[in-house]
Amino acid sequence: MKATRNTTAKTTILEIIKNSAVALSHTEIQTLSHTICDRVTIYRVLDRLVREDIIHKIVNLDGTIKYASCHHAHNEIKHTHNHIHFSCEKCHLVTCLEHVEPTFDLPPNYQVNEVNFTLSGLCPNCL
Amino acid sequence: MKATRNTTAKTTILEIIKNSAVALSHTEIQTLSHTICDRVTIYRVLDRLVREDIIHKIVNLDGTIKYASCHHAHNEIKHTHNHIHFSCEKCHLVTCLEHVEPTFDLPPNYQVNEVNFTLSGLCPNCL
DNA sequence: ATTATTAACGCAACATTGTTGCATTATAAA
DNA sequence: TTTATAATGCAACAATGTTGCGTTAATAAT
Ligand SMILES: [Mn+2]
Ligand SMILES: [Mn+2]
Ligand SMILES: [Zn+2]
Ligand SMILES: [Zn+2]
Repeated sequence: MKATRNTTAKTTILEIIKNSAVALSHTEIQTLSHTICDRVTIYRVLDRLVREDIIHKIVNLDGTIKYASCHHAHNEIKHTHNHIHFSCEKCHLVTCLEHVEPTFDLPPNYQVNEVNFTLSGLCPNCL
Repeated sequence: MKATRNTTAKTTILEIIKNSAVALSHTEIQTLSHTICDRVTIYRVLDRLVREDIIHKIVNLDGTIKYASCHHAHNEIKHTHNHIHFSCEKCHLVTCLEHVEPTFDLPPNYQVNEVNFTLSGLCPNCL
């Protein structure tokens, strides 16, 4: 069994992510947290939160990784993040489009465990 | 007007990418090229090839970036790479599924310039 | 074939991002 | 309160990507 602990680092970082309307990178979280803990701790807390399915990871088109909180029901057995993420080229904000779930026909004999859909362009605010 | 030159670095790197059945990272290309040129040159050649729409960039789920050649008609006006990429968790090969193009309904007022669809799991060889 | 232009390169130095080991701290259970 | 160990801080390291600048070489002009 797991025995994950509620530390101040974890709660503060989670609060920052939850209060943000957009997905945040490790560095952005570090800036927003005003050195509440070490840089390494942020990495480890983020890993933990992802493993616990409290937040999810988004890979941007430039390879940078962002984190956003999970806004869906947590009682689902199979918990997937198959929605689209939009990365604005002007304001650089990454947003979860949670209701946009793409459909596609995969060839046989592929087992999908994880997905990442990212679009980039101009968001409504910058268009 | 552009005046891009055909250097040995560019042709060798392009050959490596074209001869590969799977997408390759910068480091993989460096290894395969047997130090034909500097590490920095590979970065610059890859940028150039992407800008010229000869290869395309794939962002993997772990944030690593891979490159694959463009296998479609080059006379299209608007040249997009909206196919799915599959990243195998066991053999770590990244493959272009060029005929799998997802469909989705975006909310209004989004202008899409670039897309990246990546799945990870087990490929037919590893299943 | 020779010369001129400048894209492309090599090298060094640097920045950013993420990882690992280990001693110390603090959370939660006993 | 005591105890077990998850979590942290720190330092050191590795990987990846970027920038500046003097030099080289591809291409066009002569
Ligand atoms: Mn979720
Ligand atoms: Mn293409
Ligand atoms: Zn925007
Ligand atoms: Zn495989």
